[in-house]
Amino acid sequence: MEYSAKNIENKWQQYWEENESFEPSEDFTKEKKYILSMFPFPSGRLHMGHVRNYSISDAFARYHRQQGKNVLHPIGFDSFGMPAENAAIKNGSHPKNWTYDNIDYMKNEFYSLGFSFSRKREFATSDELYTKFEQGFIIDMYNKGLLYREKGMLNWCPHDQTVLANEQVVDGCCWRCDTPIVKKDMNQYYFKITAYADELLDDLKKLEGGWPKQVLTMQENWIGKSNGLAFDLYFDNESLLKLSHTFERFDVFTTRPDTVYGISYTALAPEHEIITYMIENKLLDDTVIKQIETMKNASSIDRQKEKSGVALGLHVKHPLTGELIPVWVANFVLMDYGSGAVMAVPAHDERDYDFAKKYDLPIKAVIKPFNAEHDFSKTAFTEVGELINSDDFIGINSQKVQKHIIEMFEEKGIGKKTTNYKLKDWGVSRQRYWGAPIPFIHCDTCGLVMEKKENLPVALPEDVEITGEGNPLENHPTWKHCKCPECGGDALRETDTMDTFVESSWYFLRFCASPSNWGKEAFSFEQIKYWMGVNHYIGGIEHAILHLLYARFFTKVFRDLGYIDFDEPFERLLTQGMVLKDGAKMSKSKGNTVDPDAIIEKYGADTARLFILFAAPPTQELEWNDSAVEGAYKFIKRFFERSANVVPCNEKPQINHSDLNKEEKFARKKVYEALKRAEDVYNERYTFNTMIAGVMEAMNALNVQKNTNVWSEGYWILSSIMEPVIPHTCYEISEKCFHLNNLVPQEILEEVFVEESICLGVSINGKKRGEIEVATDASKDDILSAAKENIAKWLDGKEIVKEILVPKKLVNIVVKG
RNA sequence: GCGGAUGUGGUGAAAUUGGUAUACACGCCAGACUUAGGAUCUGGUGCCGCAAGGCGUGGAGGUUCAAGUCCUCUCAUCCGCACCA
Repeated sequence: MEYSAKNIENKWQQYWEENESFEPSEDFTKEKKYILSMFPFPSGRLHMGHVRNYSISDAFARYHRQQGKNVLHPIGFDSFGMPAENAAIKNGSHPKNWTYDNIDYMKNEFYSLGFSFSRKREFATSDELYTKFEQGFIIDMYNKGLLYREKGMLNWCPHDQTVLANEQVVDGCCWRCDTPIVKKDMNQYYFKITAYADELLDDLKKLEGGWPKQVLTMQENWIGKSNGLAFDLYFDNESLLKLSHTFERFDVFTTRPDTVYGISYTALAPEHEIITYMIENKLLDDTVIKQIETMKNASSIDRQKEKSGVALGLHVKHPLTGELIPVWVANFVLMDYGSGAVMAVPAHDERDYDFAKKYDLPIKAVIKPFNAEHDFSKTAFTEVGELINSDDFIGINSQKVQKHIIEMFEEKGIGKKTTNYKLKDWGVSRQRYWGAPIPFIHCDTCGLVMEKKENLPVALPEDVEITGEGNPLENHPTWKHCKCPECGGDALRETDTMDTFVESSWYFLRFCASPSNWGKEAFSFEQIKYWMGVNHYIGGIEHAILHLLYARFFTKVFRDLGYIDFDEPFERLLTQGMVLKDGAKMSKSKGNTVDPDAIIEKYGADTARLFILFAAPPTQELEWNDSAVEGAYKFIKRFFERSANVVPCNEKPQINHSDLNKEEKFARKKVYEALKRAEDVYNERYTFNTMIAGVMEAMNALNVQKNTNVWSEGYWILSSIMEPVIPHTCYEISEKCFHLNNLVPQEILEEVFVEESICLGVSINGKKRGEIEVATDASKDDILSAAKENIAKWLDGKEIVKEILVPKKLVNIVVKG
């Protein structure tokens, strides 16, 4: 039997397609498994990261299908987004054509890898039907107050000519093109994700055990909840006069109420409204205004380089002591956290300390180390200590005093306990063509109105010019002109489109919908109830925050809108490691990519899949290795060719274990060990590499014996447990040898693990010195005396203190002298 | 700085509860078959040492009859967040 990957793979891919082998059943009484891998952006062709992603999910899907579960393993395309437009600018293709051509190509690649996706449920998020339902949800969210429009300072990417969400700004640069972002003041739509901040944080606990710790921590940090005290600082009379009483106070937030007695200056963000007022009313010198403008215009990277600031000539009164405190503007104060103003306690905060040193501001110590002194002329003291210079609180532990100080502020009515979050509302509008239009209309008479649901989708016009300049929808001659749904007068459509993360926030729900109903509804409550949550979600760690947080948010929103009845979408999350070559992530720019098509062409899909699952556990980085790929190929070839030793049969052969010789017994044991390991791997551990190693061991053991029944039984089992990994080869073997009857749950026969004798290690003081073979039922005394005899020369002249027998493992003799 | 991980042969990696460290594979070495081998098969392969033996899971301690595994400290690498008040 000669192994020909190409023939075998073509044959079975055709068979699966003709038989619709991977369509889930609509019988909702069956036990289900929803196996999902993160859907791809149709960039052109698959890369090895995709192959790894889908090889993992496919292994799960195929395993559970063998186990008789009703398996949903869908695939789609996250097909809106900038690259389609960039390609249009570069080579004049229409974004739609570019996208759908790529989808067609990539679909073929998927099926040439033998992935068992449900073909009937494929969709692309740029399909008008998908847009239609999404726009419906957007309207629902607006009506619920979860979407709003507001002017604000936004992250603007000058290269991509669009707004970015905070989450899409990486190191002050655009996450896609690395261009430094600038701030721009404009109208934008926001999802009120902050309304769910606490729930998004608290529910992370429900995911413990199912999600990687790292991802949970990243989300926790991103939400960034911190508790503290907020209070107002009031200007003194002189300052009030200067400001013409337009402002009489501003508020600040601190997580260190224990340090309030140490305030020696306060600082406002350059964007703070008081500053804006002062600039507009020429209350500052030109040189100062210039300095503030420089701070505001600096990129966020430059702004982090060095602290700078300038005094405003204003003073506030300390809330407790009434002391006058100077007000500064400082570049390190961020407008979008807290209230854009801070109380500065240089003695106990490094940042405040640096600033105070630079501008020679007073440093007032209010905490000292327990039983020690601290030199405040050199550094800040930021640890826990005892209070000094703090009225009634002197001598108290600085950590324990915090709640008392908060209580005091509340009793006096001058401040209150407050919680702050780093999480910001999610800005979703984009000034781009290739996205889902926001279904709103601007009417001079009625204001911002929703499109009527029966008019959805608001579809994109096809006749656009994509030049890279401005917003193509805005520039389109007719598209934006429409009638107001309320008053019927002339109105303008919103020309912003939605962030593509909106589509990926609910696609996993759409997959639950029966294709026969696709046109009527996004999904039904019953379908969702049956299929959700996702049992295994597999994808890259790069989505740890963005996509996974947004999808959790949408789930909670949909729950509150009554569409679904659960809190969390993904029960188990498996974040696969990156695929590396020569120690670096595969990337076009580094020129170290390996093309999946080339590997399929040379060795076949099964080889690619086997290598990828064998070379490392799924969560670890995977180093590409050409000769190991070759090794995977050789294993498959041997596995296939040695199936010639099997006598074809319709059921697993019955074997009388006691009739077998030593090699035959050993081979059976190895086969069943591999089976045991496979069950564990598919259900608990997901370390496919160890399962495959077990199968290889079993193969090696089978190969040193000649019993055809043992061969047949071995192949019956091994080709079943390997089918999720190398499906084509295993289907071929299964058909030739077992008429496709063996791809079913396998029973573990405990009899093969029963042995007459076992090997025990013998050690002295924990150091291995020998090995004995004893009867399984040997008495403790027999074993100990055999052990002592075995290592007699080591015991010579020593006194035995203790003898330890660990059943089925080892004997340890403890000696003295 | 804060948070999360990882560290085992020449390489990718095993070791499920503390119980014979290095399974499986790649590579390398030797042999067989061969006109040939980058094919196939067989055997060997942690390090030092002729050997006896010694050493060995980043390093240093500790707990234990017994530690890759548990505890303390430490070093290195990777990832995420970061002037968050």
